[in-house]
Amino acid sequence: MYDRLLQHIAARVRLTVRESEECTGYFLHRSVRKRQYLLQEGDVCRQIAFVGDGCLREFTVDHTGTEHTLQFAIAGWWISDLNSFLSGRPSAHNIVAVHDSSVLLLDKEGREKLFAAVPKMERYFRLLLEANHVASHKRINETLSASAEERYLSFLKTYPALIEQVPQHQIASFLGITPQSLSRIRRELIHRHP
Amino acid sequence: MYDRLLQHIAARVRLTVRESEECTGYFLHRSVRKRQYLLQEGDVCRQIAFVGDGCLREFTVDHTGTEHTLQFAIAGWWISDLNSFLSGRPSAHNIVAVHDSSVLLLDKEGREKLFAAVPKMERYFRLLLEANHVASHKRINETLSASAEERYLSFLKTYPALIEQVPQHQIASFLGITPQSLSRIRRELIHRHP
DNA sequence: CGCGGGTTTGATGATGCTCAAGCCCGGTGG
DNA sequence: CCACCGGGCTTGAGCATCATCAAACCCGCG
Repeated sequence: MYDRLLQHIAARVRLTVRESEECTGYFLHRSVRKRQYLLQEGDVCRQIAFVGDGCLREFTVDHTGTEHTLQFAIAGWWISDLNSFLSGRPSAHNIVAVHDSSVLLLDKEGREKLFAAVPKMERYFRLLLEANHVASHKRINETLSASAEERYLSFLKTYPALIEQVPQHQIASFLGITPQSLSRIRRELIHRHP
Repeated sequence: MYDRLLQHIAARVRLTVRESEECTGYFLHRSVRKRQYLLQEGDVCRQIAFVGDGCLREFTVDHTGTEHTLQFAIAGWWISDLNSFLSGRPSAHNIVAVHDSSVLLLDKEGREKLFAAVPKMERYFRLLLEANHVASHKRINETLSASAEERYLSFLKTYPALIEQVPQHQIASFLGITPQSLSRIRRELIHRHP
């Protein structure tokens, strides 16, 4: 269970065996069944989650009741509402399991202790956040410059693992279009391509 | 010149006087005249920039020649194309001075040396990136869920300092709309409000 | 079976874009 | 001092894209 996390860390910083063992103690394992919430709007996000297995989704609900997907997270990804986690204020986001999943949770106190005990983990998180920043900028740039069809094609290329794991209407809500529009885009693509 | 940087750092991590002095050595001061480029599409982004004074803008140009603004940076902000900086590959972004500006530049090697010499700076950058992640998610959520008018109002609230510093068509390119649409939105707002 | 969620399809409409022209204003040169 | 120029902002008319509303379809599951 912790293997995937240690592997993920090892790909970014070099820990000794002792440090690796130290690390895992700060994490709490938890299983999340399909449709179960890890975070509900209105609650404070107390932990950040490393996905060991399965698939989670972070989304908001607007005043009309429509969902908007901020992020998917499959095995080897992190997910949380960092805004609420850092500020301690109630979250406006939801995090829910798309499939049965298992996650490793790290709370604020645990993370600070972890940084103190294994300073290299500070670097690990910095590297994570840098990669995240790059991905966010890419996504923002695409929403500014690309059509819905182009964004869908880019999604297919960037997250091939997701297309089979999440229902189409959730992909639509990630792309910022309605399920109907995505359906039509796909029809059009199939019609034009073999 | 370095005061603002040290102030910015001090607000996030506690450095000794010795550490503060150590820090500044890794930065290179540079003035950038209005319309001058700090980074041009096709070049590799060799440094990240802390804005001491003035205002810079990061944007891409799509295949039709239209500009899309990813970010503005005024005094006390950082700006760079992190993707190119980290990967060493040519950038697809441009960074240009909106007004005469002065920046402090930090290159990759300097940053690594800085982390080695002053480990707390690793934490400083992690904290920066966390705040950045929160802001990016907020922006993504808004493009998914809010109308052009709502995004404009949110922009006014979030970046009041910018509205007087940057021309309107650049704000439009940040919001993901045409200058014409922004003009109409403003007219509508003025018409409805005193 | 029949129910229910997800996807598809069609008809219609709103939002924001394109193209085109006019306006405002500050800067420049005669 | 003023005429002219150019960039940015505004306005208008027509259009494209995507949303909305509504209904049909598909398929797994109780």
